[in-house]
Amino acid sequence: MGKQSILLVDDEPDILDFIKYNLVKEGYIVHTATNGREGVALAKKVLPDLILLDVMMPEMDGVEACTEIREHKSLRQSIVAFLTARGEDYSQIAGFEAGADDYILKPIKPRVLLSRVQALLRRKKATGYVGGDYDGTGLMIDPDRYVVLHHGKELSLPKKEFELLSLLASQPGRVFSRENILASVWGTDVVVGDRTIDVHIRKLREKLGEQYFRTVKGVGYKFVG
Amino acid sequence: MGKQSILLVDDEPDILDFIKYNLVKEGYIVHTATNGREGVALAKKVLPDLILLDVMMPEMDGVEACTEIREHKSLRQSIVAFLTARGEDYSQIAGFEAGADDYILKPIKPRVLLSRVQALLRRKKATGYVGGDYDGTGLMIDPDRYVVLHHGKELSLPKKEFELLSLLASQPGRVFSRENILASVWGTDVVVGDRTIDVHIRKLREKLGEQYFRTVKGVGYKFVG
DNA sequence: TCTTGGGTTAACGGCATGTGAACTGTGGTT
DNA sequence: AACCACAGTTCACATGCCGTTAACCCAAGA
Repeated sequence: MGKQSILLVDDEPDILDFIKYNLVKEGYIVHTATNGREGVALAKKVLPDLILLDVMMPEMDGVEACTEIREHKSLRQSIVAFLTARGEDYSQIAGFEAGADDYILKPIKPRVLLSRVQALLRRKKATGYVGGDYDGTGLMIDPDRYVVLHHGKELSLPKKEFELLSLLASQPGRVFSRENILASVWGTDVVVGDRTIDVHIRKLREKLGEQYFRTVKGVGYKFVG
Repeated sequence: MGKQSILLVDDEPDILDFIKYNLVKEGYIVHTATNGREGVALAKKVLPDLILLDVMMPEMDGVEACTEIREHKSLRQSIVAFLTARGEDYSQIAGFEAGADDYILKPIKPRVLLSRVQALLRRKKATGYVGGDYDGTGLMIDPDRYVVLHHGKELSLPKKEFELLSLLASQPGRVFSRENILASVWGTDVVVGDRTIDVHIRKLREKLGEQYFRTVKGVGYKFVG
């Protein structure tokens, strides 16, 4: 699979930069927001693998944000962890009630942060993106080797195609909007033309077969298992 | 939280084994039964987090089983999902009013199964309670996949029809004025002719049946549940 | 009977998507 | 440096679905 994406939400620019620096250095794609509302909005766009939420924030705090995130169907696959200062015990409880998967204590130590993040994402990888497992579709996606097994034949796809396929196939049946796809595969900042996604979809259809990819007009694309 | 438990009820041993294998591999505790009666009995014992019920079974079918389960206070917390074959005769599933939370179409694809199971359990974990997408009419609307399950059959509707249906069905019984509908589905700025809504309603009536949509003359339309 | 509101059908046309080819940049090879 | 292969994007044009409209019908009430 491609890099995994993390959404980092904290109102203090210093902390934001510090954490982002450490995560980027490890090869994660990091999106940032400075308050809960912004964070939730961005999350809906990029569908990150992991969301790190500061608890204390202006506008909308972490717990509220988490609640909203958990109510959003498309974000059910995302893992949520709180960043919480030592001694804010109540926040842990409220946090878990809101549906968080973990919490990480401030002050942040890079080593600790990374190992926790890795652990959380490993857990997701096990069930989330792709199991390297035959699933009856004749398709096997091997994120480690960047290779797709199609009815026993090994296909190596270019990066973008592979990532697009991985995204769609991560939740068969679910429709991904063009916006979602752009944000996940291309990134929020990159701007590409309207037809780019289509062309990549077409290449995948050529290589794997029409039957896997369904167009939902006006909405997006979905992978059918 | 410890491992989550799943009760799997299906009369075909092959399918049972196949699904069990995939769930166990992901770390779930899986109990199995081969007919509805057995399933209900076992459910009362183990109080599983999630119950997967095949619809077609000897002795006691999935719908009956689901009804019994829903009547049992100790099983209120359990999520129930049907396993239903694509295109299964509608009369068999007419009893969908039994209170299921979700449905999963056969043939089962491991990855689809897992992501759905994961989503359902995550939702349970987050809220402790799952309010089904189910509204007691034989209709289930799935905005994630942009499909409607109508008595066991998957229907994919065009965008406008889907949104109109979603709106009306969101509050069964409530009358939506034409003005309401226009504002919600088309947007406040867009101006369309008088007959446009009617035409869409008609298409929905064609596809789903007259009985769901009632005209309230001079006022608007409502969805009847 | 006239009016008002909704139902029905077919046909039109726009727009989202499909498609083939050209263009650009990059990395590797000789 | 010249060349090549390939990924990624864009462009121009084709296509077909979907949304809308228009014209007409029917029913109910004034």
